[in-house]
Amino acid sequence: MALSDYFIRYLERRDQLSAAERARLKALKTRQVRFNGGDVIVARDVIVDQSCLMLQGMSARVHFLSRGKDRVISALHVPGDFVDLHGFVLAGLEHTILAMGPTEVEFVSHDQLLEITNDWPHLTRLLWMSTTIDAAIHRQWLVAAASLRSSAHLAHLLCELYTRLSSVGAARDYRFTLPLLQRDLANILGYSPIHINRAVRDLRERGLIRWSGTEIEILDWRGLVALAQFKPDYLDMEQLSR
Amino acid sequence: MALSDYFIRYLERRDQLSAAERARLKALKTRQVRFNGGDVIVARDVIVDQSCLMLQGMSARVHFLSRGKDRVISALHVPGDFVDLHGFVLAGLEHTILAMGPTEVEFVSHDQLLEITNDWPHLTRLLWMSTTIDAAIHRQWLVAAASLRSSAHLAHLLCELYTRLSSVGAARDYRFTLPLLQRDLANILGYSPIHINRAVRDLRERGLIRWSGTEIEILDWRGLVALAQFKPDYLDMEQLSR
DNA sequence: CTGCCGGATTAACGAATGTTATCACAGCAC
DNA sequence: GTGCTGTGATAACATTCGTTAATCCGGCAG
Repeated sequence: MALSDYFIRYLERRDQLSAAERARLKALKTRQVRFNGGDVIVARDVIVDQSCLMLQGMSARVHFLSRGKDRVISALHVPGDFVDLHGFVLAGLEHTILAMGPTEVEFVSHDQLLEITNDWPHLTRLLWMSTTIDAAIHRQWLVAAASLRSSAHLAHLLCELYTRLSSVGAARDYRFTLPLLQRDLANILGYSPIHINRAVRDLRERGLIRWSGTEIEILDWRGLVALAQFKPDYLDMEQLSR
Repeated sequence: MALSDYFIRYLERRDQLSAAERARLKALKTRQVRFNGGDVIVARDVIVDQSCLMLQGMSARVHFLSRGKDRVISALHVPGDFVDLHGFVLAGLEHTILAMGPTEVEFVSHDQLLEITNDWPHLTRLLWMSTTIDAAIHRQWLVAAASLRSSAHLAHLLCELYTRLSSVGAARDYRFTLPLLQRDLANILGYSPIHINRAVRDLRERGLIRWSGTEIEILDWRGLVALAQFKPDYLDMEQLSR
């Protein structure tokens, strides 16, 4: 898979691209970089001059808290996501982007994004759209956090991740790799690691999942969806013109 | 205060506008509408052809849950906010927008936004930026939900709202109007209404706030900020060129 | 004025979650 | 192999939060 093909597919699932637009995206000059788990992909509070697209693996937006070594993860990114595109219009990030497990990303300079936003209004609206889908995911996480108990909350995250991963071909047959520790899940869902362990056990005992190490198999998709009250419409997979 | 002046000020706090850009924004044809508390300003799942700017009052993004009358609020909006601008690029909303108390908004047609995005790239980036600030607020709510206990969590919301309200001149002297019931706060923070009441009592007993009806006075701003670990940088008030 | 209604407040109790501690187990350095 | 380290699993107990119920108060219809 070369260049930003993943991202082009991401856009084409949601709107039509003209041949010229597709060619313009493919003409982007990018710099591909590999990272290991725990590496900083983009540091916070630095004025950035590039944004990164996920090619392989998983990354997270991490907020470090003042005291102690506590941290909170506000977003996870999978292949095809334009992880810090919002840094282009905000001119900086208020969080750090960390590699979760081995990852590959490609960086696009803001100079080139500036050109696209100057000359390609429809493409610009699609780039903009991709950041608003991220925001819709943030909102759904807020809804899940406010309305679900631990097991259901964890189930919701698994449903979302499987949906996102399988839509880019990074998962199938209800199996996927989740390169996260239970401590990371605690930082995402806002529970203690011990309580995450209880939630995992609960999902296992309900016969909904099999989970060993970083490999997860969903044994009962409908049951998991029902428990999580998962409705994937917020991921906005519809084809619409914008 | 006429038209989108609030929003122009919102943008000008973050970047410079040319005279032509300012004129273009002022030339927008809008439709001003008043709502009463509880009114639906924008319904979910409808293909919308306009977006709304807050002029007065407060509105909320509300997610209705399937069973029961439960609902979750994922965002609050104050004067100057372009509440559902993301509906322009998403071609629809996955939530409802409700008036919290008496409000006044003005609607801008998507036709006009389409013209701006076709002809005014810098303005387009600023409109885009305003939606990414909303997303940054979502993230901060996620961080607060994951890391703060009830009183501190409520304190964080109060700090954010006072900061946002005072920055548009809708609050001063550490006093502001919060047109929300304790039940609404429960829907925002993800607690039961009774527990919200406990949190309010706790903040009162600590001498941090005075709160009667919809009127709030912050007695100890620094104490409230410390309890909430509030750092307003995510509201992105810096002047930068984009 | 009287009565009704919804929201705020409080108490008592139960459920969910955090904390501390311990153990098992796998990976890895030596 | 041996020991060290980090993660997962589990238990016991403490704290936070939800639920139910009761009371108080203000607004408002009559």
